[in-house]
Amino acid sequence: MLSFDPIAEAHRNWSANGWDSAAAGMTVVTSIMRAHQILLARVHATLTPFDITFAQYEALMLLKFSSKGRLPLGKIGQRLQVHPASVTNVIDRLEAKGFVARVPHPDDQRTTLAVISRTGRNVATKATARLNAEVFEQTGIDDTSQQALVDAITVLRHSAGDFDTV
Amino acid sequence: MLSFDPIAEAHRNWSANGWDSAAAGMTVVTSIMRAHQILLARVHATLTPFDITFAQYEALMLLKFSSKGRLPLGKIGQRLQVHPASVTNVIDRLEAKGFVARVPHPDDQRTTLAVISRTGRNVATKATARLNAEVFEQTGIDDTSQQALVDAITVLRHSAGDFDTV
DNA sequence: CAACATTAGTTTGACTTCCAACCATTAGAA
DNA sequence: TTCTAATGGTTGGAAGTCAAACTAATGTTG
Repeated sequence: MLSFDPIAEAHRNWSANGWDSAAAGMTVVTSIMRAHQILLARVHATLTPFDITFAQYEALMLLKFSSKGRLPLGKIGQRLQVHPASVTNVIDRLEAKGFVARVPHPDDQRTTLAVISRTGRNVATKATARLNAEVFEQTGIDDTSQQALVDAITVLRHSAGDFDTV
Repeated sequence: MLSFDPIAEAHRNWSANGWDSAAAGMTVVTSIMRAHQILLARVHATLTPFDITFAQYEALMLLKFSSKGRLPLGKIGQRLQVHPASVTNVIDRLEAKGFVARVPHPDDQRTTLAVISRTGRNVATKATARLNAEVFEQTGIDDTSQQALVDAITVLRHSAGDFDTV
């Protein structure tokens, strides 16, 4: 454990070099990187017993919440905002575990559908209960700050062209 | 581009399932994941001409800001909060490019020091100028929200035991 | 002093992400 | 209608992360 805040020190270094106009942004970026690492570690620790990663969990939940329990791989990539190659990878692993199956699209021979299986739904449900209890309900951030954080990131995501609406 | 906010929809799904107490936390985690992805992509786009990644840039800057321009690999891992194996990996690549050299510790034969080279310092300086101008000064988030975001994450990092001080 | 424990770094392996190249299929245009 | 462009997925390669196992060196203790 460090006896000082490394990000605060980086901020001081930036100021000391006259990069004041960039110091705040640097701190934002560094903070996000570290927050990502911390939260991903917590999520993965919780998901370990279910033998899935967060990427796999997200794909599973997306399918579970879809009306038919099936989606084209491309659509999954759009929704999860990841590269097509990543989708291939994730679905490969879910398929190997029997949580998902690949099915050809009836109309378009180019398209492959991922279908969630019964065991897949089961795992998703159980994993969600655990994640809710062990991670999502205990972020260690108070409600007001959580809302502020989400709002700030929504602006960022919008500026990155993630979605269209206001 | 999606015509709706996928994270807002996930929040609605959580509420619709009666997971209201976890909905906010789920949104926080998902937002951080996506923000990480967006910012990392911007940073990497800016660093591409310098032939370094963000992980390599961070190690380089840590060495540059150190008093002697040299640090034990273990210390680098502590400061950057990454696994020892990751440090080995990053230093390997920086060494291959001539930006860093491995030097044995004079007193402790177990310890290896990473020393930043002249070209390493040069790249770090130039890359910082670009990052400041192209990423850090243009996060797309207003100053107040940036501060709120950093504050919220500081609480998270503190709760994760990142550092000791208040 | 010898035996055990701890520390530092590396190696291997699993997993994620992305990019670039490639194949198949569908859609559009000359 | 045939030729070309766009779309959907997969593959291979580079890079990052972590965990676990391993070697080497240092510290501690009986």
